[in-house]
Amino acid sequence: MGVVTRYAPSPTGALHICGARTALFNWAYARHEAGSFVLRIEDTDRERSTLESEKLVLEALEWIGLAWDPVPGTSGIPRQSERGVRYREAIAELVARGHAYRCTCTEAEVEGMRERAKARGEKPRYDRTCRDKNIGPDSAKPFCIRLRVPDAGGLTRWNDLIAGPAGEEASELDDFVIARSDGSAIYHFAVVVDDHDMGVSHVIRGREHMTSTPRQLLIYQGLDWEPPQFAHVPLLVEPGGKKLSKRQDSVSVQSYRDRGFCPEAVLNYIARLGWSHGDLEIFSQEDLARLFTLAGVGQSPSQVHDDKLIWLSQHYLKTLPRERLLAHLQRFLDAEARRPVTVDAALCRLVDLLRERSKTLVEMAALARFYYVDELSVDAKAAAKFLKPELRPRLTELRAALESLDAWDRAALEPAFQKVIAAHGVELGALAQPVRVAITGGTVSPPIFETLEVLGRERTLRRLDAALRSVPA
RNA sequence: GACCCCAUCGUCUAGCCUGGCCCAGGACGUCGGCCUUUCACGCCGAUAACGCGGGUUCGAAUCCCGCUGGGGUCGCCA
Repeated sequence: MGVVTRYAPSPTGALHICGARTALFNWAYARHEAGSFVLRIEDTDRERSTLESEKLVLEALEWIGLAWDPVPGTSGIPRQSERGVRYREAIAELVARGHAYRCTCTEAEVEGMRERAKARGEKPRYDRTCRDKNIGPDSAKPFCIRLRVPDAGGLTRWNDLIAGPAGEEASELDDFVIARSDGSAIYHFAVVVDDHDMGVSHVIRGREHMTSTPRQLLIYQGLDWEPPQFAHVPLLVEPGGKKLSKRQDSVSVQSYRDRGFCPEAVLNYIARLGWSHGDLEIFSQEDLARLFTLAGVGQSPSQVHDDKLIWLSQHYLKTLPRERLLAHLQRFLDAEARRPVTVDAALCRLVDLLRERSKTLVEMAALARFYYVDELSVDAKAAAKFLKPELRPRLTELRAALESLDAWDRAALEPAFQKVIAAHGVELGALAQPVRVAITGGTVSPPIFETLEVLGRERTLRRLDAALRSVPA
């Protein structure tokens, strides 16, 4: 029996960075141990679970490159909503074994017990009223089912693969509900049955689940099942220090994608949140599969900041194979142009020039704008500063020189510029900058000769003419 | 409130288990410089942390205790 890890999202919204990171750790651990990584949809909350969310989550997982293995005997991804029968069966068994009992206390009554316990300065919990009443299945009053927490010999401690020795005394535990009055299973119970049935060997999840582990352990014990290994990953927190809110869309995988971060950068970023491997910073997916260990996961919560993500983004923009970069960039090109943009050889060249000048794909698409746009809109401030009347002669001379050039490459372009600046006794910048504004519409672009080359002679001349026309005489 | 957990530069972190190599290393950020036709890239340099107080020890970021601060969990939600 090899390693089996799982990621079990509840489809109630987009995949957030915390979920993505949990999924990544599960994925990486499984890959590292040559095991399998499976998915499960926890959609027992019918109110909040939607198919759209589910699609969103799976899409996000695919986008960051985490492929899951299909679960045998299912359509690939089991969903809790389809496993009700199995849960009931397991609940019945637990009752039959005497490890669970029926409870007819109403929610209001239980609420009262909790209030009273709290008033006494104790942990709010159920007072075990029905524990020994031996209520049968034919009870007239509606009943839920509670686990009978053993007084002694309860297995509530475990050696966490990340947190170390953990757990609490059984005496601290409540006789918690495992099945609602309608017979359906509570999340904690369903999870145990699912993990067992799916053969999950390692449960790697967020620290917020740590306190519920003893209860799950008790269920394993009651059912006489061997529990999996547990590994609880420290939380991801907001810059303030609070737990990251699930509702914060700014940290959804989708929003990172929309902001122009490539999946390689996002994956690398979340990998380094709570995990490290010596002094290394750059990790490809293959690196992670090869190097990931639970021992490399730290103990303290990590704040989510954009700084390093932006740096990683820049790094991947610089180093990604061209094909991949272009594939990521296409949608941003289309969005910026408001039409499908064809990436021809010149645009390819431009993209290469833009690689080390862009922090995100959004920025890259914007910087390339001058190339794929027909009607260039020139930035007013730039024009006011660089397209002044006194520059007319220089620009006019340059235009003429460019028009008569035999070739359109750097070797031909540079002498043409040199001639003009020599005639006027100015630095190259004094000519290059106005030209840049005229042909790109702004003050920022790749080096002037390359920019000219990319744009081509015809469009360059046309834009110079337009600029000349707009300069007051 | 009860139970549990965490604590190294502004941020991500190495080191902690197996005390000395750590007057604490890397990365991001920030600042300065070099390069330079704009913007960047690149290169060089600087900045900045062991929360506090007690122990133990020849010696503590590392072990122990306390404090402080922060967080998580306490549902017939997932």
